[in-house]
Amino acid sequence: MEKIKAIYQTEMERVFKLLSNPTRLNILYLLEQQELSVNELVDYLDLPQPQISHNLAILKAHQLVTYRREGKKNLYKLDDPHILDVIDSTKKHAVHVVEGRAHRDEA
Amino acid sequence: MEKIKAIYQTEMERVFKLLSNPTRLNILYLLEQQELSVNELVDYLDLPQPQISHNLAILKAHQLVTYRREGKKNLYKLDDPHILDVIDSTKKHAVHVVEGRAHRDEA
DNA sequence: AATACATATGTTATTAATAACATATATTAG
DNA sequence: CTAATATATGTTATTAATAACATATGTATT
Repeated sequence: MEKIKAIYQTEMERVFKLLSNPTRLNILYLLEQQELSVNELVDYLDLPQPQISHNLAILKAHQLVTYRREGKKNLYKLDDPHILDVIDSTKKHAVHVVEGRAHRDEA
Repeated sequence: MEKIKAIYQTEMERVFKLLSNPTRLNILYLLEQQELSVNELVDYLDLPQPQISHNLAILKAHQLVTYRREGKKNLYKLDDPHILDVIDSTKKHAVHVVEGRAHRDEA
């Protein structure tokens, strides 16, 4: 019986912390579908631009997204393939729990 | 382009929040391997018993663990199969990032 | 029923995360 | 070189999470 190696655990915690924020989670979820500029994210998520930029900076600092400049725009995309799995597995779990709860809660 | 449905998003956030704590992450990681009593978790994780119990209560409240009583002991186990995937995918990501960084950081 | 063991709960101080806002920088177009 | 657009950074107030500790409950055994 072993607990998680400290070095991996720290990284896992970090990722989970990043994902436990609705703004960042939605950013990653949208970028999972396609590359987007800051303004496009602002439009889709209907949040103040500084909040989007701030969270993109956090995601970038932890190597979850990268960007390239195109004209005036910064186009962001995901930087790590594994994160897709994490988000998708969790979405499955969420669907499962929510559907299960819906049943349980009926009548 | 759609953001995550609010009902699922809330559940996802909740799970990520639960997992972003080292104590809870390690509890789940150990329970992934076998059913354990509170005291066994205390021994493995070398943390004060109330802290373990407190976090088990949080995990139980969110349907991530259940327990059965056996004699004097409460034996806890995982309550949700999807969580395994989430933890494992994230561990893979963590290994990837940590190994990658190790290379990058050399020389 | 009393004791001991196993676990749970409640309280508080400390620390960290968040959103909101103002402002700054950088690039492009005129 | 100036204005406009796109994005980034800094500051602060508010709120939430955490760990640490004391204490309570609950069951088993005698």
